[in-house]
Amino acid sequence: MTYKDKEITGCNSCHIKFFGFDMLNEDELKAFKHSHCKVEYQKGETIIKEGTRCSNIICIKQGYAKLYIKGLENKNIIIKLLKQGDFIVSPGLFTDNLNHFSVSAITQMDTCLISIDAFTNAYRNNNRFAEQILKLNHQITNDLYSQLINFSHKKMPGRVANTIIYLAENIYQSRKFHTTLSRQDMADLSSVSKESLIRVLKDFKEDGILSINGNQIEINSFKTLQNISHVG
Amino acid sequence: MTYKDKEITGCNSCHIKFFGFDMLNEDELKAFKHSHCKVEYQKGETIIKEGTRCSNIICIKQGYAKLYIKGLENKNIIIKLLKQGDFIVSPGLFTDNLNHFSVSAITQMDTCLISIDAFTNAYRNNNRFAEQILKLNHQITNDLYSQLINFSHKKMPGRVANTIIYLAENIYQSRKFHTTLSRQDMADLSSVSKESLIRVLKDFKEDGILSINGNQIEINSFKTLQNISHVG
DNA sequence: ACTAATAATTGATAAATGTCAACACAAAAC
DNA sequence: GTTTTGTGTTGACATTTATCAATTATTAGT
Repeated sequence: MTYKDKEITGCNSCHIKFFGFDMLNEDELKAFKHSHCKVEYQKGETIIKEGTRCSNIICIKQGYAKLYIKGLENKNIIIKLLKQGDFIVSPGLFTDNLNHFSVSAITQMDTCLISIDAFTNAYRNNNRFAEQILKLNHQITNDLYSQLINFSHKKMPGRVANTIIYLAENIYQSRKFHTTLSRQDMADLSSVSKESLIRVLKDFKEDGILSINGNQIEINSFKTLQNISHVG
Repeated sequence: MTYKDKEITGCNSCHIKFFGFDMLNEDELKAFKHSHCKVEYQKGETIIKEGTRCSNIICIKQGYAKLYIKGLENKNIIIKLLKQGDFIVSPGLFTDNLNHFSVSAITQMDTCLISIDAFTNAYRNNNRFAEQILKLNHQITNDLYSQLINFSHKKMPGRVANTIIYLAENIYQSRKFHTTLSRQDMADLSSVSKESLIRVLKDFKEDGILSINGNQIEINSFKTLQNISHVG
């Protein structure tokens, strides 16, 4: 094994770290590499469509995507955003083999698709890898619990504050960021109507908590925002 | 191995089937049996308390429990009910080792507690078992997605209809059932206030969709209920 | 059986939030 | 450069829903 090979953590010699992939052995990595497809997506393109058969694990090398489910009356709920280093295992795996959510690009994206078979084999034969995957799943479950609390107990300002904090802390990793999300997207992330989202954002701006200029957002008072989010 | 041993699927010679436990080999079953504690709970008792360390897998041999998370302002969200044959793996496993939800008995219960260590070992060494556990986790994730749609897009009648259908189909397995859930519990399951739940139930009763007598509920028009649930 | 405590119910009210319509603005197409 | 199309914004309004207070059942304790 050359030094270069050691740095590979899954797909096509890219040097992005994917959680748990460091547990894979040489053969498994080879299988991953062998099955992989390098695919580029443009902003707005659908990567996974809810209801289709799931055949790949999607690894994100570059760019941002939204993961969302279809709700009622053509409304969507954005479960989360995905960025470099994230990978998506459809919860259809080992159940009905269908995708239970859609994923679409919100920026230009570089991805690496790994076949479900290679992934399944690694999961079955490598218990340290399997442990990481379960760990990941448990985190997803915990996140969904928080989401349930957000959506059922918090009022609009709390939910929107939550979304802004999520974008700053988890996604853009800066309190000043430019987003490619539309207002509708941010509304779908907060479970409010587009109009309500805009109004809450306006309130935050008038209160000096945020500076907003189109899609450029800056958090001026993180503490206040956090407080609004916690109290609901 | 005697014939009797063959029928054991996990805890203390009880003949309850637990999903995935049939994948366990003799040694693993022995380890499960060795670590197990047979515990009886009374209605109202707390089995798992959110925030505590998770040290057991809880297998339900008899009775019903509610699994819930603490939300804001002392309000709870009941994620689901548990019954005979269900077992609970805390999503703290492999992450922070803490319980992220509480579980309490809503009837007298017989349970069997298996140590996390025995479970973890089986998960690590038995890939067929691990596969079933991931499968279970994926189902949990999918259920939470549905829950999110229920809570964010459906209005009260839709959410309550959903709860009644859930109780009839998944829990009591009959369109006529007696529940030990309080009105507050049913409200927490539907993400509405107790008063609102009562009003919606009253409407359903007046419309002839349900017959209600205290905690005795009968679904008269399943189709209507289903329709209310789907439309939201 | 009587009292206390808890749970269920009802009505009135206020708060939260979605919907609709109109309009502004920006990007894309011609 | 003008039209078209999509997105963002605002205001008025109706609906949904929680909250509060009061009342009635029900259950548990003595």
